[in-house]
Amino acid sequence: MMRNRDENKKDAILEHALKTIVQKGFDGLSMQKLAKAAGVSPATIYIYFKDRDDLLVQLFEVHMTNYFGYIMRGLDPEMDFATGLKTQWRNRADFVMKHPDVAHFMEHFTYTPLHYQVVKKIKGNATGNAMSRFVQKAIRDKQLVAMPIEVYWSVAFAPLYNLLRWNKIGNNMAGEKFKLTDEMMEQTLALVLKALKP
Amino acid sequence: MMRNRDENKKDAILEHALKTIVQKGFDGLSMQKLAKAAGVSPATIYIYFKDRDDLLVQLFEVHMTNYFGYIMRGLDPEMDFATGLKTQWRNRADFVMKHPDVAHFMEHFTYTPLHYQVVKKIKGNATGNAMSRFVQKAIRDKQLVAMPIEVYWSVAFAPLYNLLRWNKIGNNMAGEKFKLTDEMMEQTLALVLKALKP
DNA sequence: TGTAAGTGAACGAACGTTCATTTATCTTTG
DNA sequence: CAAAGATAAATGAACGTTCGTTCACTTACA
Repeated sequence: MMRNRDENKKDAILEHALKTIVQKGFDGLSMQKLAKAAGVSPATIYIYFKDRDDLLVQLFEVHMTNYFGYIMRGLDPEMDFATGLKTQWRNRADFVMKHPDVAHFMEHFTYTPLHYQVVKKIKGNATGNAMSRFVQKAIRDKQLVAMPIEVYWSVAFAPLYNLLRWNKIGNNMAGEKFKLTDEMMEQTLALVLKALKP
Repeated sequence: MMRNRDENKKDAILEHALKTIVQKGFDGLSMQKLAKAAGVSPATIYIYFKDRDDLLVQLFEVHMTNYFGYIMRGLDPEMDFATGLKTQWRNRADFVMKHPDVAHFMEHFTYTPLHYQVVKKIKGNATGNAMSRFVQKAIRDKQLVAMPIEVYWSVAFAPLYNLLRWNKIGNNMAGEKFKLTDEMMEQTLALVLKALKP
C-alpha cells in the first residue's frame, strides 16, 4: 500500500551532518547544504526529522547508544577491578581512536543547549547501571576505595579522555605539538589504579 | 583631533556575546541581535571587530588571558608539591564557580574550528612555563613521579574539571542529579595526590 | 490504485556586513 | 580661551545572500 522509507537516506543525512559539524561547527551546518551533500532534497530531511534541533538530538542519541554498547564489550561483572578498568580504558580509547569525529561531536554537543533535553532521557540506562554495579562490587571486595560514583568516574576516566582530546587536536594545554603513545596511556592508567586501589 | 573609542561599548558587546553563546549556543548568536542587546548599532561592532569570527576569537583570548592570570595566584615556585597543587585546585575551582559562564564558553570554544587558530598563539606563554618549572622542580625534589607534562596535567586536573562540569550541568554521567561538595573535592584531590606522589 | 516517500521551487525571515550620514571630541587657530 | 576645523566614532537603514521550512506536485512501491 505504501512506499517504504529508504533508511540509507536517513543515514546519509546523519553522516554528512556529523562531518560538517566537526569541520565547520554547529553554525556551519545548514539544512540546504546538508541536503545537497547527502544527495537528497531539503524537504526529504523533514520526512525523517521534525526540524533542525530534532536532527541534532537524534544524531547525538544514535551515537551515544552505539558508544554505550561499545564500551561495555568484554566486560564481565565478575572481573577483578584492575582488569575491568583496563578493559574499559581499552574500549573507550579504541572507540575514540577509530571514530575521532564521533567522539568530537559527542563532546561538543555536551556544551550545546540541546544537551539539556537529552540528559534527562539517559537516566537509568543499562550502561550506567552496569558501571554502578561494577564499582560497588569492587568496593565490597576491597579492591577499590569507597567513594561516590562521580569521584570514581572523574579519577578513573577524565585523565584518559583528556589525553585522547589533546591527541586529536595534536596539541597539549600549552599549544605544543602532542601525540599520545601507548606508553603514556599505560603510565596514566597505572597512576589512576594507584589512586583508586586501597 | 580624533574622537576616542568608548571601551565600555566593546565590553558590553563581548559581555552579551558570552551570555548569548552560553544560553543559545554559537548558532544562537547573531550580530544584529547582539547589537541590540549591547545597546549599540550593528555597524559599531565592526569598528571593534573585523568580523564575527574575530569577535569570537577575541572573546576567547580575553578570558583565557584573564584565567591564566587567575590560576597562578598565590603560587610560589618554592612551594612543596602538595601545597602547590592544592593552591592550583583552589584557584581553578574558585574561578569556575565564580564565573561558570566564562568557563562554559571557554570549554565550548575548544570544540570549535576557530580554536585551531588560537592554539598556535598560546605557545610559550608565561603560565605554561611556570607550570612546567613547578613540575620539573617537584620531580627533582622527589615529590612527584617522573612523567610527561601531559600525563601530569591529565591526572592532576582533568578529574577536577570533570567534577566542576557536572556540577554546572547539575547531572552526572548517568543523568542523575549531582551537586559537588567540598568534601568530594577534597577526597578527589587526595586521590590525585596519592597517584602523583612517589 | 492508494498511499506515503520523495522532490524542486519557493516562502518570508533573518543573516553578516556595508554605506552614507551624523555626532562627539580632539587639535589648531585667532 | 572660545570658535573653527579635522578626524574618527557611532549610527540606522539598507544591501544581497542564505537561512529553516513548506507547498504543490511527482514517483515508486505494497
